[in-house]
Amino acid sequence: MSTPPTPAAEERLRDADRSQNTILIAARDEFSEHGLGGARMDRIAERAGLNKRLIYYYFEDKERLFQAVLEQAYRDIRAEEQQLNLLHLKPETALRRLVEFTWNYYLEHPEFLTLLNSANLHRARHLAQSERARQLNSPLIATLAEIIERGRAEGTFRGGIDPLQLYVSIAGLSYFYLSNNHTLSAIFERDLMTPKAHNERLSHMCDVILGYVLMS
Amino acid sequence: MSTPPTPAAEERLRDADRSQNTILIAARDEFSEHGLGGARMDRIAERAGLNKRLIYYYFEDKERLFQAVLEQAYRDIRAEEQQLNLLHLKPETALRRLVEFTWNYYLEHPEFLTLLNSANLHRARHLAQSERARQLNSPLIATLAEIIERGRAEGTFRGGIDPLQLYVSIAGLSYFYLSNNHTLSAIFERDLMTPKAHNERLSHMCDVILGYVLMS
Amino acid sequence: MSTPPTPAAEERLRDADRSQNTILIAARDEFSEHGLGGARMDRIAERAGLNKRLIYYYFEDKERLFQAVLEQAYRDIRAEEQQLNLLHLKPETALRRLVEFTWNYYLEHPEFLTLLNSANLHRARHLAQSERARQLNSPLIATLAEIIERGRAEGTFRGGIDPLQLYVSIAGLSYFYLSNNHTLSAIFERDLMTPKAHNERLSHMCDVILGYVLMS
Amino acid sequence: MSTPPTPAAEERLRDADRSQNTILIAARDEFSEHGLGGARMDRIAERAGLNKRLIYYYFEDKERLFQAVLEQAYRDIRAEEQQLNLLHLKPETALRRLVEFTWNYYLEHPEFLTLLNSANLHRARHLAQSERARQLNSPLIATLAEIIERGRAEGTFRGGIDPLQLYVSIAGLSYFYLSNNHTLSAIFERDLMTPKAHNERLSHMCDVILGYVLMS
DNA sequence: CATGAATGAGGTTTCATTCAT
DNA sequence: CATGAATGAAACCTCATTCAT
Repeated sequence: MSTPPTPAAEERLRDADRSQNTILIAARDEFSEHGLGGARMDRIAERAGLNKRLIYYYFEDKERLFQAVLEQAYRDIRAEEQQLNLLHLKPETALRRLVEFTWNYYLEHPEFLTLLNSANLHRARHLAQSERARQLNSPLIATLAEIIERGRAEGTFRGGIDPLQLYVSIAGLSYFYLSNNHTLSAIFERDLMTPKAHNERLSHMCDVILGYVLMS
Repeated sequence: MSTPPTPAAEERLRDADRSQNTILIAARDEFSEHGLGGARMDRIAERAGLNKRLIYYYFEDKERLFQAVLEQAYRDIRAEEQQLNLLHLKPETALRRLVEFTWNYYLEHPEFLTLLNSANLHRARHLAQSERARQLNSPLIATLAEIIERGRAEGTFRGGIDPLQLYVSIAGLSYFYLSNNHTLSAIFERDLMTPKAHNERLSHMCDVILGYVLMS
Repeated sequence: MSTPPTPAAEERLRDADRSQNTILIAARDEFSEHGLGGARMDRIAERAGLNKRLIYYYFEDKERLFQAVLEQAYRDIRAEEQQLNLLHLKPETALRRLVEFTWNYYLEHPEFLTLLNSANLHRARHLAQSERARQLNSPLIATLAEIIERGRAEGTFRGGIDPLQLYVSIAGLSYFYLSNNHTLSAIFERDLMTPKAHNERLSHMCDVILGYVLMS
Repeated sequence: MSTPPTPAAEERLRDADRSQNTILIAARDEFSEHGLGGARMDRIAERAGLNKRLIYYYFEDKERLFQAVLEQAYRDIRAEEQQLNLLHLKPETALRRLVEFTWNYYLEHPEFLTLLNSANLHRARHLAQSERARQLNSPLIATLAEIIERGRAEGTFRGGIDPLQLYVSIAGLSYFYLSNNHTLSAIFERDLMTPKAHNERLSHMCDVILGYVLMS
């Protein structure tokens, strides 16, 4: 039987973990604010309140740090998706909730949007190099497939809906509005980020998605 | 009226224009490939086949160069939008064409997507500083409003459709798919850029938009 | 006399000795491969399979570690020289054996050559600081003096041979060939490290040395 | 007919050349004093009295700068070798002059020795990458071959002398003494760098080389 | 005896920008 | 209009070394 780790060892371990986590959060913020090219390792260290050298100690270099941040971002959203329990709801309500969830998650996690943009600017090579990439696959696709199937079975949903297309559309409706809100606001001279505007957008998106899936 | 320029002066002017344009295109490519932070003035000069100093001569600095690129990108898409002539078509067909146009433009101008992303990463400050910003406003909103109104009048479209929301949704459906195709492909292990996938997406998007606007 | 150490303490001591030795060997390899400036304490620790902190515990710092490595290198070659027993041989044979020994030692201990180069690059300050420096003096000089004297006495060797000059010449003939073999090979486009080339060099060197010392 | 370059262009060109040369000399000194690993780009810039960035502008990086320095060092010694005109002398005198020249060159160019040492520490990869490597081949080998042949023909030189071996031996006799003078001095507690010691060494080396080549 | 975590100073390199012509 | 040479600031990263246990 192994002896329990001494408090000291435990503490040390926890410190290492804590440091890594602090760095990860600081890096996430920096990358999401400035992009991969504009992010500064110095600022990340400063944000984390830790020595710059430590970042290299744990994450090797900027690229790999970005990769770690990206993986963490996916892990975070997947963790929240897990809690949705959409299959307990009737199909129409489930879709409504999914639209709502997606909207709210993007709204509350603007860094997720910019991180994704950065990842795509770099042609997702950071994901391609990630061994955990496939684990980041959303379980929502399978869930959506079942919801669609049920709606179809009960006669409320139209046939021929591709779950991936639907998923992408639901995401896209929120994503574009929020990710591009600055240019949209500048060009249309209209503030898209008021609570009222948010409610209108959410309502519109539900109408679009349900207008599509529901049998007329 | 001013006197006509001498031939020599004229030629020099044309050279100047040509150089500026060459730089603008080189910069657009560089910015769209690497983002604002990742773009390199050296590379832009190299791409343009012109001396670096000339870029500063015409565009002052990197920021203003990016601003110029952004304005040009908007001018380009607006020029193409002008040609759509949607009001000659019946409302449903007009919407279909708009979805199609948006999709094709984004598909053929991937740099437009990444430029927009960069602009938004920087909170559109380059547009805010642009005096021509309001000229970049899409005339499509007004056109869309009229299409919606006509559809409503003839009884085929539902009521209460906000043209801006619809515009954003049409754009978002294409945008997310194309802009994020690298991460989506990596995570879903599915190639989204085959001609077949493109057709499916376009068809799906039309279904979504029309499913939404058409009276059931 | 001190009381004998307890077995446990003894073992610990042996461990300590072993660790120091392991470090010394790892450091020797690292220094000889990369020079003093290019050597990395991290790599030394890794090579030794021991914690970096331990190196500092035993050797204080990089400079002193290099000094220790250098002293050890001299101690090693002196130990082998001890075994030569040149005085049992007749003068000519003794010289032949010395040339041969020098050649073989350098050939089998390439690290010795690069360590010496590093030491000289730093103007031998590591030896100057070594209290054991004078112990590193080669006993070969005295031996050589006696060999020369005997050869002179028996009438086979020429007069006026300075043992130190002869020693340096014997060393230099091997040293230059082996230490500079990479540049020589590159420039003369000829592989100097084949067994055949080695034999030819050894034979040539004996001819040179004996051609010099022997009365004609 | 091309017009002569304007003074301005000429000046600029000369400045560029001059800057490169200044850097090369500063780098040579720094590399020879500290080795490749110990050399500091900062110090090279300071020695050259030029901006550090300029070094990268002209030489790309530290490795390539070292390569350029090495090539220059070879070019320098080859240039001096050209002037020897050994074939005008009788064979014995020619060899004497070669020994003398080699000794003096090494004595007056101690940086050449340390540069060679550094090059060899790195396994001459800087030469291997040099496209001009083969041009650095010493013409002395061919000259030596002819001298040997003439000495043999006139009956003063022994047969079977390999010019490359002889060249290496002549170089090695000077090289070891000068390159390792610090460790030798430290260990033998004897100053090898007095004029008197130098004369003795030169005299000894001539005796060794001539003792070898001359028929007894 | 031994170690993983942490650091400050400094290293190489890069970058936007300017100079001089 | 156009250019090659030059620069200061700052970027990423490395290194010898120390801390805390």
